[in-house]
Amino acid sequence: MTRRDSVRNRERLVDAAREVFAEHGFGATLDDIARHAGLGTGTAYRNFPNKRAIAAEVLREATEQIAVDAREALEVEDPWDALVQFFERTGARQAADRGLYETLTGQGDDEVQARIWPEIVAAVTELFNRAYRAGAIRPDAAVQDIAAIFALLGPAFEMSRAIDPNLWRRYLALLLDALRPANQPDLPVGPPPVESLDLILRVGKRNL
Amino acid sequence: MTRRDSVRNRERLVDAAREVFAEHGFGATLDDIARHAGLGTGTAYRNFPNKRAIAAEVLREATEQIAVDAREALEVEDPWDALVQFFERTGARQAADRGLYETLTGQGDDEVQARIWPEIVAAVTELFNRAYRAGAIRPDAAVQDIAAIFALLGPAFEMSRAIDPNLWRRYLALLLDALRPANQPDLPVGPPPVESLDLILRVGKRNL
DNA sequence: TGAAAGCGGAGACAGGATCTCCGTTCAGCG
DNA sequence: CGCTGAACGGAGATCCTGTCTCCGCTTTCA
Repeated sequence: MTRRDSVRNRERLVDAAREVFAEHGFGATLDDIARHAGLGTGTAYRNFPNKRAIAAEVLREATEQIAVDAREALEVEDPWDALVQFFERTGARQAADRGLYETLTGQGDDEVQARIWPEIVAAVTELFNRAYRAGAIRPDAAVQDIAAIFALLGPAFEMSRAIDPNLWRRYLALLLDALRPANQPDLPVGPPPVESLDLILRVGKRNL
Repeated sequence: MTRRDSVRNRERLVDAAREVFAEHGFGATLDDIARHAGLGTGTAYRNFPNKRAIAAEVLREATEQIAVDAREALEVEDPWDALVQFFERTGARQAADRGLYETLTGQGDDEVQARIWPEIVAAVTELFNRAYRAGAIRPDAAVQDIAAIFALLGPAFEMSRAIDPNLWRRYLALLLDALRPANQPDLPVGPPPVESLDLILRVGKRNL
């Protein structure tokens, strides 16, 4: 039989991990998390074999929410609105959760990212294609640009954390404006090849 | 009298540092640089007291070029073209030089950044104001957005290094399109306060 | 040609993070 | 209650990584 305090402590640990990872990203140490939970390091390591394990636990639900966002967006009838809704929701999550942002951009746990990736890519492709066919997107844009836009938003999320929680919406709006059909000249360089999708989302990964 | 091999080695070291910092950023170790120069670590430390010193040497000229870009842009008569030219030139430098990019975004040597900053800010402000007064920029934009755009371009530079050296131009073009006056609705959030300029350029700085 | 300057790179040192160990505490059964 | 083993806490062992030093060996050049 498991002691009541033990299960309670496990929960506290997970809660603390959620908060600490959201605020500081994966740079945070397990000691930080234990401290934040009001517990000792030993307790943390009795409940989880290592840092990755607790991170995986916290991230599973967060990444799954992204997939949910994508599915829900697919139900919006107007193709452009659907795309915007996806950006909006997913952006909000990443702005609020640095750990999530790091995972999605490949700076976090590769395994978690690998598991959730295919589903998100499929949904986003669908989202993009619908809007593109409807003429809601400039003709010289490509799906890869959606991934790229998320990469570009990274710094905007950081700014949001430092300056104003809503600031990222300003730059999302700017980028979305740019995605719309326009009388601007064609983009000067073609989109990155589709195969480079994972590279795009891995930007910033230390790659000595 | 200094031995001939000694001065030659110093040059090799500086050249190696330039290349290594450009490619790997400041994460590179002095050992990496010495190796790349075909020399031993000891030699590196006999010529420079520490890593910062050699980095400062390499960066002085690079950062000064940015200021030159800004001054030259001010000489272009069309206000919008002037702004574009500055983005284009400075972007090219940062895309090619990761160390430079890190310095400008506050992830590198603070001192170098601090020295060059005021001049760049002044020139860019002038550049922006001219274009704004000429109506070449959407009315809800602000100078701070220029700094923000450079921050957003960071991931684009990384992509360029990983995928195609020209790729960043695509996203610069996208962002510049968005800056132009348009019939789009107003941006949903105001610009960050002017005082937060340094925060914007410090995005990504580890701030535990 | 020999002495002084320079070289090289193993390893001392420092900082920081992960994880372990064991004396102490306390939940919960009898 | 009182006992007992599961759970706790946190100091510190361990590992990793990067900076910098030290000193036996090599090279330059008067």
